[in-house]
Amino acid sequence: MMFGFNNISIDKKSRFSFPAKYRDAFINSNENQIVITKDPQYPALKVYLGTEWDQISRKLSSLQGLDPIVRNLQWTILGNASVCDFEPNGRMQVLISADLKKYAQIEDANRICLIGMGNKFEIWNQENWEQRQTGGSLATEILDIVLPESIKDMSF
Amino acid sequence: MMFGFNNISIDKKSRFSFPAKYRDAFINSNENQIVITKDPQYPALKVYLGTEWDQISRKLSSLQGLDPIVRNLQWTILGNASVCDFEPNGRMQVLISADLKKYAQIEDANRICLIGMGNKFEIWNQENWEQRQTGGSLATEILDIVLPESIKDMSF
DNA sequence: ATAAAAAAGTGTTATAAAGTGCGTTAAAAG
DNA sequence: CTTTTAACGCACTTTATAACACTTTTTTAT
Repeated sequence: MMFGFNNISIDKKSRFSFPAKYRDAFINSNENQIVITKDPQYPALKVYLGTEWDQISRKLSSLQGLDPIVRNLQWTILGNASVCDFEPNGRMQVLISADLKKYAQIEDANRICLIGMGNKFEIWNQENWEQRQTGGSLATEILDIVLPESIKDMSF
Repeated sequence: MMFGFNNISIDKKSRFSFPAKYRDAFINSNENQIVITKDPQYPALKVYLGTEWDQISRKLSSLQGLDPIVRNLQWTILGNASVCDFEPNGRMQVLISADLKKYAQIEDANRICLIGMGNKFEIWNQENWEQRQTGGSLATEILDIVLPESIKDMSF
């Protein structure tokens, strides 16, 4: 399990590297891929370990896509996922695409917030994260969507 | 599995090529055909791998065609399918017919959005995709259709 | 019906941009 | 002070795309 807040640098080529304290966790669960995608509710990114992503993506892509809400979640989560090869023993570096940077409002940032949430991470623009912490709400927040039964038992 | 958003070019002769990051997936499942057809709900195209298409098309064509919704899906998906030869080791180039380009509103575009959705791709006109992503609705959207039992467990 | 012309489709190459790998320096931790 | 980690810079590799050339098919005119 990976927890905690990290303010880390992102280089000119849009790469960041995971803090060394998570290395053992990655090695122990034999990860060789990292998947970054959009958060469906906030201007932030979700970062999944490859093994976790396999489960989530398999389940989500099998759902009935003719339902508009399901389809939207599929677009957001699956359709924006960026899969990166990953070496837990190496530099643990990962590239963020221009598109995802834009979504998380970190286009011009040289620092980002990487937050360990147990089985996944989130990436936030520093100002947005601070605003969240102090209870402010963000402009792009999506509220009150009615979820179909099929996804009520899923956690993203 | 193939995921993620790609803004790619489409040349004067209506060809596009798949991003190199998907090459391994194509090689691993031994693909030598790609099938492009209409999306039944939105002005977009579905792109299936040959092996996937075999299953979907077989199942869909075997359904009871007297149900008007099933009949419509058969017309749209089967009746517009365009099969292309495909070499995973080569340039991975594919031609889009004038008819399909028109349907997806990419007649004059020199860029398209290719979205990896796991076991398939979608092709969108850039403006339509952005509108979708920001929650806007499109004129041709089909809402609230009541699905017959036979297709409730299918995902297109 | 045949030949010429146009259009459509296929393939190759060159170049710029994007992505990757690795060594060095700087900073932090023990 | 030594060791580990993080950040930066540079060089190399891969990829994407536009331009061009060639082949095949379709259309048009004689």
